[in-house]
Amino acid sequence: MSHENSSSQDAPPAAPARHFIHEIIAGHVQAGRYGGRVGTRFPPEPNGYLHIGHAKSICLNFGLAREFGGTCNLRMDDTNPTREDVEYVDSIRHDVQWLIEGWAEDSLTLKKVGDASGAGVSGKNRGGTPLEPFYASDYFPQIYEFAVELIRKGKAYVCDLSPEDTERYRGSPDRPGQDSPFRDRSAEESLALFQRMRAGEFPDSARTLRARIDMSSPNIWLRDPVLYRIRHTEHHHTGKQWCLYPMYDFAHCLSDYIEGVTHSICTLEFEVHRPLYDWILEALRLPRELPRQYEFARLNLGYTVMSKRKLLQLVQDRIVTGWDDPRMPTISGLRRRGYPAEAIRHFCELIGVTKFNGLTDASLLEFAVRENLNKRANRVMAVLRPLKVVIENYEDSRVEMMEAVNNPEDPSAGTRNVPFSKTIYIEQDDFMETPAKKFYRLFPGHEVRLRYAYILKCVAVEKDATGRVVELRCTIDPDSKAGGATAGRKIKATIHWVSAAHALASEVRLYDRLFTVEHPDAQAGGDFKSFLNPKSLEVITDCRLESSLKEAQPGQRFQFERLGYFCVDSKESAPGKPVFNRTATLRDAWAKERQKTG
RNA sequence: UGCCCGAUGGUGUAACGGUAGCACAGCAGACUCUGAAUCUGCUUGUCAUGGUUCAAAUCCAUGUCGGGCAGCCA
Repeated sequence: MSHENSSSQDAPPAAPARHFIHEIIAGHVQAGRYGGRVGTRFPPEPNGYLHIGHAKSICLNFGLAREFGGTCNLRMDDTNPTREDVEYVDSIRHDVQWLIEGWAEDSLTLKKVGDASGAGVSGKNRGGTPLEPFYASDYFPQIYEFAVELIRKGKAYVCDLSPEDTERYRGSPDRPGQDSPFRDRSAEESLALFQRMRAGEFPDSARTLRARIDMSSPNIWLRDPVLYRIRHTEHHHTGKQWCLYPMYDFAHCLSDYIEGVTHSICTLEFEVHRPLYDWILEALRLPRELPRQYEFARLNLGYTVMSKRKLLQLVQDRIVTGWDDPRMPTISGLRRRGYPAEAIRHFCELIGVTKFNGLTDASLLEFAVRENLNKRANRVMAVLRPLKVVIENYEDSRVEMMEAVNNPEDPSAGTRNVPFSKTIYIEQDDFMETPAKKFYRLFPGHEVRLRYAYILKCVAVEKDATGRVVELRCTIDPDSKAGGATAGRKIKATIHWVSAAHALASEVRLYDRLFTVEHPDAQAGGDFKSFLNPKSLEVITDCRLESSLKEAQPGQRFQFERLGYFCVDSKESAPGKPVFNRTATLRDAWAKERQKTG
């Protein structure tokens, strides 16, 4: 964001994390495996938006490529046309680009539009040629030829079993499967049938191509897994060219090989697929050194859900406003919420990479964003829930400009002038008619400091018919502003304020965690949606903001002093009428104190 | 009752046979024109039982607990 300080640019570069995959790769590089080259890939299926769990994988794959001077291919893993869409490929491209911008762009490898060879163009060599992500579907012709090769070698056969029978013959984890009656089909016959499958002669699911491995293997994925299935469905990238689509297991290892990937990093649930990954590549007797698969634990974050299925449900059921709702753990949601890419990357660094399936504390993400924004976000005064204050000993028409520091963490951010006048707004929370224990803000007869202005004393309280406090009558110590005779007086509390006449009325959205329980998908017998937090969004429409905020641009981030970090909503703000999203609250010792004392 | 993987404070992670450390969270204090930030201090841990070894979080065995695998999904 160009409006923010540059101080974040000189933050010390985080040392690359050491973890088991890092060690494996470092070992390979040292031993000269793959000619010392490192090639990774990030292979999302374009059937949903990317989330913070994908960010972990992106940071891992791009981080490794970056550190070892290698490449990381962005590849659409699009082998199932029935659930994929270009809307998703566009969002994925954008999110990946945004996340790695200024960090690992040089490692990002794309390809020339229309090129299906698997050859990439990495960031360093990017010219004017239009580029696009890799697509597994670009390799359908090659993958088809590999399948033919497997049939010729007697390692695959066409099977006529129905989906139901295929399942039946597969057996179960503790019971071996049975050979398909078509298992002994000759290579010639399988070849002919496979060609007819491709020609569209058979309806969906009528036949499959299967690997001939071992129906009694303890590993279910080795029980003659399906390699190809018939789907008379148009594909978002290849159109109507195919009615035959490869399965993940067949397409993935081959795509890796075609692209020259060396280290194929995926999540734990694919661990049992690794023998199949290796089997396919080895069965083909390929000339080049083979890629290998390594698995790590996916991210689980407290108070949210991470599966694309569940996130999609939240979108479809209108529980959130879309994939980019600021409450969503999606990259686009976090971005709209105000999370800088750098903060997300730092979070991914903090959580580490292991094979342990844990649940990461939501407070770690909050820590990452606070730490980042504390250094880069300009301070500003904003009153979310206004309480009118009239200063009795201040002239009616007088307006003073008070000099305020933009960012105490960054002197280069400079200062600004904030107008002060007789009638101001303060935060309702900063006043208590009868002060609670340890409350040292404003109450009748008591003094607080107005940030960058005078010491203020409450002399009277005005209420409406219902007894609600609607206005405070106060006086100031006229010598107490900066440089004044009594400026040095020690006052326990400093509160923020906004001049009523100059204030910008604005809408602010307060976001809280989406769920009320830390692990919504692990609740016994519970539908995760029954644990939604009804207070995950609070819209406040009559906030009074410092006038300088009138020019705030979409995406710009601020610290509202004493309240938290806020970001101008990029969708619903209008020129001169910014809408703010709360990214995170500030730590709040008083809130804790209040909770303790009840 | 099959196969694969895992287990270190509340949470996440380090220690690669030789002093269990870091971060977050929590607690207490200092400082403060943000009850923020910053600084200081503190609490809390090797799943269990055996074995190998001068020495085990680390190696071995058994058990316990947790996760994954039976899509023509990825």
